Amino acid sequence: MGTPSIKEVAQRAGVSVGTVSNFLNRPGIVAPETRKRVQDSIQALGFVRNEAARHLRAGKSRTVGLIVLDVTNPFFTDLAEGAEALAYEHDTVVMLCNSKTDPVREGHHLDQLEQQRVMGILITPFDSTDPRLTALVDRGTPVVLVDRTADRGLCSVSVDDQLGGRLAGNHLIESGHRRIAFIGGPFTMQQVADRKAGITAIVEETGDVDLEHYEVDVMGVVEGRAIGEQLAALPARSRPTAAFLANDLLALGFLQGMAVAGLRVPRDMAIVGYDDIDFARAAAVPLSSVRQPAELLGRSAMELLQEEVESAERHRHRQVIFQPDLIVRESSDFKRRR
Amino acid sequence: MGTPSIKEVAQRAGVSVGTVSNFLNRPGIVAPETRKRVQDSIQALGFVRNEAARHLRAGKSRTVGLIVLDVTNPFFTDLAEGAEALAYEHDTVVMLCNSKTDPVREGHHLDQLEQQRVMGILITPFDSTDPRLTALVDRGTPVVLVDRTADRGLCSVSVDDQLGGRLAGNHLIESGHRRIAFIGGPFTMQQVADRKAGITAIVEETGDVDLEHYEVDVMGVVEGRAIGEQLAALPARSRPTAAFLANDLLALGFLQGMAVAGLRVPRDMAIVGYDDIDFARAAAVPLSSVRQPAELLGRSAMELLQEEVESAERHRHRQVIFQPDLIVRESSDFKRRR
DNA sequence: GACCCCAGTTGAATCGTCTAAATCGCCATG
DNA sequence: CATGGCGATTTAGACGATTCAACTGGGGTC
Repeated sequence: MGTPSIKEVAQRAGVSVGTVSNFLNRPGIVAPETRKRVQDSIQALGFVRNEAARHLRAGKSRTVGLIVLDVTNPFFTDLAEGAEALAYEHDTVVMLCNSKTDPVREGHHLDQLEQQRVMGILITPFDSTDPRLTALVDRGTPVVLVDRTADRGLCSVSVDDQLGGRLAGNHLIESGHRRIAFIGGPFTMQQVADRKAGITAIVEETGDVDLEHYEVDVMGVVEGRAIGEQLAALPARSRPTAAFLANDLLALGFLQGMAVAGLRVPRDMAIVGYDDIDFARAAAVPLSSVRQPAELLGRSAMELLQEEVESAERHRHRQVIFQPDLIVRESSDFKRRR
Repeated sequence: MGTPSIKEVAQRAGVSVGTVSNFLNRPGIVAPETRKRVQDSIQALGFVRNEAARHLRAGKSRTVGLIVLDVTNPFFTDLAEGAEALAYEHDTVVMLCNSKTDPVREGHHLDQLEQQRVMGILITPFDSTDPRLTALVDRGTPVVLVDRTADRGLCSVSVDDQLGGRLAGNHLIESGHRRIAFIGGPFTMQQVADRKAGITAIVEETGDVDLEHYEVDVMGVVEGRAIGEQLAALPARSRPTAAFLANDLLALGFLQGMAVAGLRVPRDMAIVGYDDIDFARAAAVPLSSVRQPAELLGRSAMELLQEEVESAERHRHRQVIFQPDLIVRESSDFKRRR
């Protein structure tokens, strides 16, 4: 009936189960002629290995969980791509989970993954100080934080968000802007706070520049557009001439808000986003953006995890930090005379 | 060392493993006092059920694979949402896999899922006639096609794409348009062909309406923008006054192309897209679009799967087809005088 | 007092695969 | 001919949870 097991394969081939197992795992030690018989038997029966049994026996799984905040955000899928690529080389499987920035969903996924005894978990957590995470590690499931910097207790890979904010700010200031809006949120999210800190720092170093903050609950297109319309409604005199937005979805919405209000980008309003998603390049006015090495991030996270799994006991947690790049496109490419 | 097993829980609680198992699966038959002892033991040891062992013993898994063509497309994540919601109610887990429209990746995922002996697979296949799919079913893994109509051999849930094309066409014709462009591609994809057939049918029924076809290789923002600029460059006299695009990404790009060329939407060009993704509503000019009940689609697919798993032998494959809705927004909301 | 009933509990068998140790032939060597 | 060695194969447990038949002990019934 159901899928045949190794036992039935053995029977049909006239060998013992041990030999079939050897064929599967160490084909070298099986005699060529036997090898052929087993191979034929597998073919004929349509045998497929039972991963659950292997896993139970081996005591460790060959799948890795990856929990991201938003699968529809291309940044995260690029990240997943990088993680999967490395996983593929090591013959492991990535299980992609979408927390949708919801701690409850996140918790549910963590539970499921732990029950499955996954090899490890890569996660962009809602709250990187969540005690669940360290508890998980204590019980034996390695965890690597992605796009978040951990303190000593965990491994992490992240991008220097302060530097990102600084790059964006520096570019806008050098282009002559003296009144700049920072838009993002919630400010409690580490990423957002860091980007804000970065631009704030360079603004203060420069002096003679105004920085205004606008906070949103969710960083989506809709919210960006709303803020855009709000700013566009101000008299030109009291309106920022440039905006730095904490992600590209927000920036795209903001750009649309400008278009609706009839403001020209970049002449009336320069815009810089964050993440450099594909949409950014294809926007009505191609969007300047701070690029994060998403794929590399995913790949590195997987590397750290594998390292942790292999070295087990004498593993030292590491925090890897990458540098972002500023990609200048039309949306901010306009020199303003002072 | 590792995670404690049911055995250690039993030992600490001074009961047998059978009792612990009963506690976990049929708490009702365990004496209240014993129940408490077991509960405490589980707490103290941080016991977590081993899904692999359960699975092996039970002979069937509690996870379902969902393979989609593109996780970054909100249509598919909405679909996944629907599937997950129902799965959650039945205490099963959805494993999301991204084939990225690549048959090789798709095959790899199918292999992995079969090895894991998943309860079943929901898939938007690259090619719905792929013999792998029926082979999978023959070997005992139920498969339900999503967003594709299967022939008798499989269950499927899909949306009536011809009707979708018809709705869009009808709306544009009723608004007074007599020269309409259909844009999409490749025309060999079943979905695209059906949408085209739908609008073609109503155009022919009406008479006195011109329908032009433009084929693209990939339905992305960039391609839409290119076609938009191409059409905008035509003299007004010989230019369609309305465009129906086979997906929203294409439509968004097309809209940008209009904006760049200085054409007004909907006055100079009415636009209707397909899928009604969130972006559509938030676009510079909110986009009319044919909405597919993505979440319902996912939910129904999961329902069919569960039905198939439960009724096993005497299961009859079913093909469920939903109706799309036309959502009219500003991009096509303009009555043209004849 | 013999009997049965019942709630609660136990212990062994089982799922499919892997591995370490044991066994089997067979050949070469002395 | 006995011994040893070697390659190929088999055997016999695990791994952790579940299930089910068997058991226990206390109470009620006749």
